Amino acid sequence: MPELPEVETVRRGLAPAMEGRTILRAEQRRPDLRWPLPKRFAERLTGRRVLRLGRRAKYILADLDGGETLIVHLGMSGRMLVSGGMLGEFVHAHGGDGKHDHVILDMEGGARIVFNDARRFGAMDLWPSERIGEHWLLKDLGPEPLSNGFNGDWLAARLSGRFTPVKAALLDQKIVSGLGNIYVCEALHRAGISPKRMAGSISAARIGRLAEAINATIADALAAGGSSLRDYRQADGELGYFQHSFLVYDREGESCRREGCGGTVRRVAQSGRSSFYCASCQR
DNA sequence: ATGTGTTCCTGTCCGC
DNA sequence: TGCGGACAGGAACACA
Repeated sequence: MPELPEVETVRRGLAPAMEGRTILRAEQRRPDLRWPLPKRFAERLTGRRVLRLGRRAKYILADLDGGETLIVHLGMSGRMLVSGGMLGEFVHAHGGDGKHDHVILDMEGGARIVFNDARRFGAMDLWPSERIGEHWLLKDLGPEPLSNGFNGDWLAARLSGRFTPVKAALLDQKIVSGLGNIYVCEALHRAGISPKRMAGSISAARIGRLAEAINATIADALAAGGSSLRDYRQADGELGYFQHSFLVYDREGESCRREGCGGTVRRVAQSGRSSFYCASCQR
């Protein structure tokens, strides 16, 4: 489900219920998500205070006292739902189905956090905070959009010599992290670059514009609280609204939204995933 | 090393 | 309504 803007929106929704609060009770309702959960998972969470809730790419990172960090990845269908809390401080937005509620955290202050994930492509792990960058899921991640390490020069260096469609390259989390199918499609349209163009064949100037388009797309999506497809909701039950701003994603057959273009949005399959683009203004 | 296809899992939607 | 197939916001993995 979630790409960087959605994960960051979830993080912001969870922060008031989790930061500075102790996990009073943790419940693990199945042994595994995508991978087995760590040994004694619930015991290691119980009684720990959340010092800080952070994010790296599509991972939520909860630094706990005692020196461990809880790593959470939402996969395609994962959600972190908040309910309860005193004095209406937190919205009652559970919306979970019980059946796919895999991990439950009862927080000091009365909030309940439910990790719900029907498809179970999500993951959780515990890892020493001091060496968080060495975790196997995090160690090879490239810079994120809007960070100092991400710019046209970096992107040009990483795309150089690549004989793969630029669409596939931008989905590669080692090149730039946090993007997924939606925002790659959106950024490529914004930059006027076809998803089918070979990564290594794009001029440095156009790659510079692509890096700017990626940053602008992510910044706009963050400001809108991410995108709500189907019934996806933020942690507090609110809907993001960036989906109303989609230029191409999920708009097959509709007209291109670029000023004066007049083209029609097409959908093509690339490495098993849908790419949406306008053949008139994306080259 | 790099590129591509498969796989994990469940739910929903669309056409017959 | 039921049924089959396509498809879904991810990404590790096996293999060429």
